[in-house]
Order: sequence, then C-alpha cells, then structure tokens
Amino acid sequence: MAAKAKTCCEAPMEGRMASSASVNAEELAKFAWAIAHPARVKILSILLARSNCVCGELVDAMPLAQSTVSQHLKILKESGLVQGEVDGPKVCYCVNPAMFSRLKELVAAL
Amino acid sequence: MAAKAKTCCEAPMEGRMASSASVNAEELAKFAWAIAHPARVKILSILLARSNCVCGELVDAMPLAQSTVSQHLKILKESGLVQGEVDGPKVCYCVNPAMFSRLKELVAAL
DNA sequence: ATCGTTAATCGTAGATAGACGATTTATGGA
DNA sequence: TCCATAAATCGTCTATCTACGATTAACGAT
Repeated sequence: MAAKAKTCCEAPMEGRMASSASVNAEELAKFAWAIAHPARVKILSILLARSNCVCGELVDAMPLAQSTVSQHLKILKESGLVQGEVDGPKVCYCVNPAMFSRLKELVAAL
Repeated sequence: MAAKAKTCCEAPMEGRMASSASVNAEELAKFAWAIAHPARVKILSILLARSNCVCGELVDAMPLAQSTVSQHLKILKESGLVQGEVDGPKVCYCVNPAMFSRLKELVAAL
C-alpha cells in the first residue's frame, strides 16, 4: 500500500477559489463577536423585525436585568451594527443597514 | 410642534419581514463565537482556500504558538465548522461543508 | 524496542465577558 | 424648581478567553 489512501476530510475541492484572498479577519471577527451571544442575537433580530425599538421594550423582551441589556446594546453599538438615537428620556435603537449589509457580505464572501 | 418629528433612526421599513421569526439565537451565537477571533477567522479562511490542511501548516501560517493554534482549532471543532482527521502522526483539518452552509444560511436569514 | 516528529493537553497568568444591584445622568412633566 | 421615568455607568463577583511553555500521547520509521 504505497502512499496510503489519504482521504483526509474527503477534500471536495469543488472549484473553491478563496473568494477574497484575505478575508479581513479583524473586521469579520469584530462583527462575529458582536453577535456571539444569544442575547445579542435576539436583540438584533428584534430590531430587525421592528425596524426600531425603544430600549425599555428590549429590556422587557429579554429575561435580563436592565443594566445587562444595556451592556449588550453597548457592545452592539460598538460593533456598528446598531445605533441609538435619543428620543426624550428614552433611547430608540435600530440596526445600521450599511454595517449589517457589510456583515452579511463578509460572511457570504467566506 | 405637536408629536415631534420622531425620526428615530430613520426607520426605513422597507418591507422588512422578520425573515425567520425566531432566529435560533443560540445556534447562531455558537457559530459566531467560533469565528469571533481573528485567528479563528484566519484559520477558517485558510482551510476554505486549501480545502484541507495539516495542522503544522496552520501553525506555520499563524504568528501564534502551537498550543494556541491547537486551542483555536479545538474551538472551531467544537462549533462543528471544522473537523480533523488523523493521518499518521499528523492531523488533517478541513471545513465541514454542512455546518459552514448552515452558518451562512443563518446569517443570510437574519 | 526506541527515537523523532506531530499535535493535544496541562498548568499558569493576565485580561475580559457576563450578570447583577446600586447609583448617576438626562429628559420631560407637574 | 422638583419629581418621576428611562437608560447609562459604576462596582463587584465569577467564569471564561487567550496566550504561552512544558508535558504527554500517538504514530512512523529505524
């Protein structure tokens, strides 16, 4: 048995072409990090479903303390995926379409 | 000024429809977590570009200690995105196509 | 059977996440 | 002006990540 089968993961090799040479690992990792927690994914999906949402509603929709939700929102804001706009004593959150598209683009380009 | 403009994030409301009611936050968060570090994104992109790759090559391609790369690989394996196959004293890694598709699907469905 | 190579695991240290309650800040209304 | 509400920040705790060197385990080859 010379060379030994060497299936090694069955390597499909179906014309894959390293879609975008350097995937900008930093950028994608930053976005991924933002949605790397179930609570943040849920917040994001709520915002996507409603187009926009007041912070208090998010707190009510989550089984977490107000301060905790606020921290998750901060992380989402830091990633750029979400933006907040002060509306009187409340704060209205929404998804930043450009950043959100960019995230999808980066994942799709993988 | 009654009612006060209330732009609030300019709510585009372009027929968005909450693509998949409950996005399975846990599942997406798990995948996102796996690629929430630049080193892991890079490993993943290397594997995608080469179809498969021996661990040692990955270590050489990264500016990290062998043990650190091994840990990142472990995290990627735990997420299901990557699988390893023992090939003699070496280990050959590759992307799990099904899981990888699932990740893309989940993100695209957001 | 022993040796060399490859990769996983162990053990450690420092940094950061995640959760909460308590407090502060900001705004609108009385 | 003072009060009530909303949300951010602070302080604390525990748990986990990240990185590394050192060690162990697995395998081929001699």
